Amino acid sequence: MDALLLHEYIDRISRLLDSEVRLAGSEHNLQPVQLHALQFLNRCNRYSNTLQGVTAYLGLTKGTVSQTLAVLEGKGFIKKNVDKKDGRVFHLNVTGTGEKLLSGIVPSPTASKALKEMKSPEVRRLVEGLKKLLTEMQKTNDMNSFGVCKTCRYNTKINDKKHFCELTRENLTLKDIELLCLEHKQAS
Amino acid sequence: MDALLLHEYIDRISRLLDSEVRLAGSEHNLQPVQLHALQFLNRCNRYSNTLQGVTAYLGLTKGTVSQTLAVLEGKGFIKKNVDKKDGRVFHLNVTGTGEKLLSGIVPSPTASKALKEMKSPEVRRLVEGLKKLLTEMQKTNDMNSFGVCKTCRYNTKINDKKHFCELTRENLTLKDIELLCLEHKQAS
DNA sequence: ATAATTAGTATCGAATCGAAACTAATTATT
DNA sequence: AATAATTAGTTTCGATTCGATACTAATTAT
Repeated sequence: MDALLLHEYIDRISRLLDSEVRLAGSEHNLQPVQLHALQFLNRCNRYSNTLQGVTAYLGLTKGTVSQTLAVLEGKGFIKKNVDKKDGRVFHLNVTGTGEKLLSGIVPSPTASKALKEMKSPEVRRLVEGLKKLLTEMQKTNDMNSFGVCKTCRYNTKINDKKHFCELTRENLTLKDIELLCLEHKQAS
Repeated sequence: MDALLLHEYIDRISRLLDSEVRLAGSEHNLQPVQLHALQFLNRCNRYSNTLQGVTAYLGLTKGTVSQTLAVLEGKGFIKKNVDKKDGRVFHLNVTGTGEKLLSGIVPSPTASKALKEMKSPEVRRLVEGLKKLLTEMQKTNDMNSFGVCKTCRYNTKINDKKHFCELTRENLTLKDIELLCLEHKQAS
């Protein structure tokens, strides 16, 4: 019973969010899926801002995503930069224009306004609940969790300002550990 | 900041739900949109189970929805019944086959399983929080709220078993007031 | 040196979607 | 009662997404 209601509410809310995205995108002739890709690229780290990363995040095929990204590049919202070590991979960086576009879309103005009408402990519990739900759902669904490095088992703290990723063997800044990662594995 | 996280979590969760729907639908060659329409038709009342109702719910154009419904009808998941009073309107009723299909999809098995891992007051607060958020979002967005009659300002209680809709001037049963309605206006 | 992988692109066909024109039933106006 | 205006829903068309498959090119394994 709770599950049914929950499912219904999530569906309805995401439909509202989507209609907002659809509206915002229509000004630039952008489809919702293209904006979702852009949104992800603006939130992910340097190990994940590639075609493969977007593909895993959106759950589409790479051929499809390749076209999506071509549109975003053609309109100047992202820029492709070839990887220095591996000539096959391109890093997709959001341009200034892209960031500007996103700033009006995410977080959703409608949702932000709605949250202001709610009490702050209520909001905090809601966000915590959603986080827990997402984490649990990902466990069963064996999909990439795309969490932030901060909560990843590969991440070790060196000191207050410096972290280290055991997987990539690279140092991470305080900014880095707030970004979404394709390789994220929840610390247990 | 809270709004950003919230937006991100909702997006991720609904993407997971969607991938589940996509998988379940692929067995019957059904697209996610078609399943969402079916899902709505199984939850809405007799004033809302029409093309217009589905159109408002999904936020698409009526031409598009007409095609969507044609597919569902062609596969035997819904049945069209002409309205007794108005020869232009068709009521769309979910068939037994349709209900059977839905039972495996909604509520989402993944979400249900995840909820079982959470404490029950935590779940209750999450559902309450989502409900509040949805209600608040609908206020600003002047879209149809599609709530259940139980919470509608047009609904008046006659006795423990009988309610009455001031808009349609018809009696409502206890079952009726749990269904989604196109005309729903939140009681203040 | 060759084979196997891997990142990403190109092409094609199926399907969604929106726009606009359309049919038919109902309601409003004269 | 006749006509006009609305309204519910369908049809058709073109643009676009998406998945499948085959492909190129760079990297890694044998």
